[in-house]
Amino acid sequence: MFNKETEYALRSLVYIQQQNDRNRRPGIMEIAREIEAPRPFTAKVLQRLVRLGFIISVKGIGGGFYFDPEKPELALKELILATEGGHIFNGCGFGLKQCSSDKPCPLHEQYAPIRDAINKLVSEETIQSLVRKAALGEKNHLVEL
Amino acid sequence: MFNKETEYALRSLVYIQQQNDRNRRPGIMEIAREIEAPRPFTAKVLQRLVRLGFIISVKGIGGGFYFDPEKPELALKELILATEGGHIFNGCGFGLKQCSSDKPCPLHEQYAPIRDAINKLVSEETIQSLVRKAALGEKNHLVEL
DNA sequence: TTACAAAAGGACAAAAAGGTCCTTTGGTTG
DNA sequence: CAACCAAAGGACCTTTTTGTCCTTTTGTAA
Repeated sequence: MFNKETEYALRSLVYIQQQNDRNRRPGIMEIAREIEAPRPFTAKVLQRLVRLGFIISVKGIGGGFYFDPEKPELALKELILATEGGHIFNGCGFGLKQCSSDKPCPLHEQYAPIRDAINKLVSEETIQSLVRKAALGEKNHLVEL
Repeated sequence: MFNKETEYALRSLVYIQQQNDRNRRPGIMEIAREIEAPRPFTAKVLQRLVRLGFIISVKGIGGGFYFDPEKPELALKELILATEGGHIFNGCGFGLKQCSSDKPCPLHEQYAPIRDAINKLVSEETIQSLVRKAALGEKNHLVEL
């Protein structure tokens, strides 16, 4: 569904938030290992997330990545828009010619509720809400990222 | 949502069926022009669709592509499975680690109905049903592929 | 039955995605 | 303030996707 960059970004951010909650600021090595992604590529992805202002990085001994606790929670939609644009949220999703409510493609009516559901999901869920859900599930040995 | 091959395949097949309904068998040049796709690449995509048995090709003068009228309608899901595999239909769609009802990822519950809706849509809709919808819409100058 | 139109096929090319490596920069801490 | 650790950054490589071009094959119809 998403490209690798978005996928690694999602997993990295969830892991960072989880560690922040334990008063830790994980570094690239640790993050890449835990989310099972290639280290150098993870570094590049994290770099972009810092430039986008989603997380803060600290260099030097004991450095690492963390969320600004002052900021509001990060909706999945914000992240996805930044890493792969809005193509998932607009258009008919079937690659047919430009499709809108004026000029619907043959699948427009049936696809609209699906697109709306995706939009609702990624707008309501945040990195932090995922962390809370994962924490709940962990107690029952059920949920894993 | 889909890769270019799937997209061109979808559009080509709809166009071919539309022309078949008018007792015509369009060739590569015509198809590529009408669906606004690069000719050589369209040729390659059509070649694959023939090998997959979705359509029949005729060489020589007056040649072109057509659906076997004896065959049942072609569900979008069959096409998509052939051109890009089942990754859209399985998995949690969020690129998180292996996710199933045993070991759900934090988004599993919310995403499941979306995945099911997509599955239902592409299982029920066929190339031919899209053609019928497009024909209906055309009368009202509304639908365009 | 042969000429030719049109698809098939294979080799190649460009662009984008995904990934690696090495050097530079800049905080942190002793 | 000096040393060092870890992130930043840039150059480069690989693979996949997308796209092109040219030759071969084959079916059709005059």
